[in-house]
Amino acid sequence: MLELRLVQGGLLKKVLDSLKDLVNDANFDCSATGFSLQAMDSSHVALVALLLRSEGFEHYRCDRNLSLGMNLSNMAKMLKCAGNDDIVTIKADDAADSVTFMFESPNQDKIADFDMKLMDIDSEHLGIPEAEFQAIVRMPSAEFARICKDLSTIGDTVVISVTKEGVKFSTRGDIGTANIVCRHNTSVDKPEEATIIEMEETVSLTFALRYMNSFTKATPLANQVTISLSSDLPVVVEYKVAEMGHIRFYLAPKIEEEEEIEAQRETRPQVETKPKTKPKTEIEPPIDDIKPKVEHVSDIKPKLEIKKPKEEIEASGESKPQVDAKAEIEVMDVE
Amino acid sequence: MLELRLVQGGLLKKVLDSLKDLVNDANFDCSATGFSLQAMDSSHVALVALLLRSEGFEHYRCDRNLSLGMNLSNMAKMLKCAGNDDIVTIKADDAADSVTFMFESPNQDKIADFDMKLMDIDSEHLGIPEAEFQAIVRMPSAEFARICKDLSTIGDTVVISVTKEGVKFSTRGDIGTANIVCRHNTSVDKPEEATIIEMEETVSLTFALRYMNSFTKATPLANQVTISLSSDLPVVVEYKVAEMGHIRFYLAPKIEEEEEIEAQRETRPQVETKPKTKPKTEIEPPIDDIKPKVEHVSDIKPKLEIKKPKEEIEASGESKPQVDAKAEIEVMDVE
DNA sequence: AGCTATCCGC
DNA sequence: GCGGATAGCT
Repeated sequence: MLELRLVQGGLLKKVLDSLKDLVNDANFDCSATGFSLQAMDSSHVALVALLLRSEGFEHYRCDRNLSLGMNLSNMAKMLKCAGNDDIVTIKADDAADSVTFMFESPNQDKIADFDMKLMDIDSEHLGIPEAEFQAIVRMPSAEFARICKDLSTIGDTVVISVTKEGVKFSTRGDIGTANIVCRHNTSVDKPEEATIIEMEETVSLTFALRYMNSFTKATPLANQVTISLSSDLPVVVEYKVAEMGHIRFYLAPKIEEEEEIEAQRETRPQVETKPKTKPKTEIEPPIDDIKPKVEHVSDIKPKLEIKKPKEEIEASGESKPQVDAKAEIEVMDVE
Repeated sequence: MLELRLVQGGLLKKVLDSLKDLVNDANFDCSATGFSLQAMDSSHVALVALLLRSEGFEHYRCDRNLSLGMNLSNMAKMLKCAGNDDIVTIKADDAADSVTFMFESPNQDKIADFDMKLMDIDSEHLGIPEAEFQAIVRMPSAEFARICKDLSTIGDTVVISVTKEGVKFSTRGDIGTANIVCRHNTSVDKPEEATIIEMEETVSLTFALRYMNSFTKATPLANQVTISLSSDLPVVVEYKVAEMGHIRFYLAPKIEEEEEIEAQRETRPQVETKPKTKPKTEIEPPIDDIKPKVEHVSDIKPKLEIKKPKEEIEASGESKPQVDAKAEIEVMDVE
């Protein structure tokens, strides 16, 4: 028996709006500690992780762990039927073949219940490796969204470079080039307008703007976004979900053009590059082709056997993405 | 060396949005007095003239006259990346093979620079003949835009008729006819809502709505639009660009349909119609076919030899389109 | 690429 | 309730 009651229905609507463009179907994993989801996007290039801790709910009851397979676009449709101020209750029994969404208007005049069939979804529940980041940028989420949108009118990829002074977003396309620099700035009146650069080491990584623009669908959730970068690791783009948890997007960097790959190999010959032949389970060759050398989330293919810890939901701190990621991966390549 | 600094970046965005649908590529001519552009639309039926006087810029430096060939749609894309309150700087060196747009956010936290390759464009820089107009209508630009849009759902052309009492916009199509009359009206509280008719002589001219609807893309630039009409001359549709200059669209009238011509001949047999045979240099027969008898801008074909004065940018008054047009044409028909 | 229809925010 | 923006269609 699962029963969660959330006072701010609008939050859940925004969460689903952030997810539904990236992921079609996914399992919501409910345990005593919270409500979470992890899924790769439909082309298996990006990964999204949602966490809503039980403490964030007005009422939270989860007798045993349940994995609710939902079509996110259908779930989003149902949640759209809730008013932004409605109290939302989610119910499922242990059979877990359907889920009920109940919406109560603030004055209790309207009570709606929506029932949705659940689906069996092959669990792609993946542990996410811990990592230290060379640089963490915190900036207004709307500004980041605007930059990604603007740059994608010029080019397909963005180079994100962090120095102590600021973060630079660059692109290049047929019509010209663009560079946008945002300076470290904590002096603004409102903390939500600050841009904060925490940097151990300068870092410069390239990403597909297409995915960045999907991630920024989460912008309505939070005033600020955190972008955590390390060479050869997926970037983590994180939005807080008010007092409850977060939504995190992971995207592997592209490696630079051929010449630069060669240069890298020369300076760091010990790097083990991924073989060009790819398993049939990989759906999206163009991106995988130019993936960096180390294992990271986008290397995890759905068919891999994963040891899935039952207590994967962490309840710990929110400040640094890397400390949150407690789940362990045990990847066995099927090839 | 060219360097212009404009405080209100939003203005330039609007200017480009007004131009880009009508003209693909054009030369921006920069001289000490200002920044201007003249171009025919891609089907050589309409003409657009932009003037931004140097006094309107926060900083204006132009060491020698430069003609910057730009793809307007690409330029518009880049300018869209500027915030409406950003300070925009445009730079080009004398080699003029590329141009840089720099955007600074009001608080200086974000600095972006966009570089765009320039193109070599055959100069179609055309002098525009002076003219006295029989009627000048000044009315709210949004109202004019609405009328053109509405009428184009009924018919393809609009007849604009001016009498002392007001201006009438009429169309006729398969589904019926429409007439919209706007009366002279200076009694409204707000001057931007006034409709002012200055008329020497009644005039009634027919235009293709397709072009009128392109012109009204400039509506966001100004609350009011000025429509200047004379028999057998192109209409001038003018929008002011706040404190800086203007954008003017020129469109030759169509002559009426065959039956109406016949009717006219009966009542006014002295009317001299243009011979049906046309010179080979005419590019766009459908419109030229039904052109009135006198020479006007849409008769100016790119191949004609045009005496192009170097000081084509006028710095004079804004109130009457005809007094601004100082450039001299010397048209030598190539036939 | 331009336009229309729908949805969302003000 | 209106205007703007976006997504999908032609």
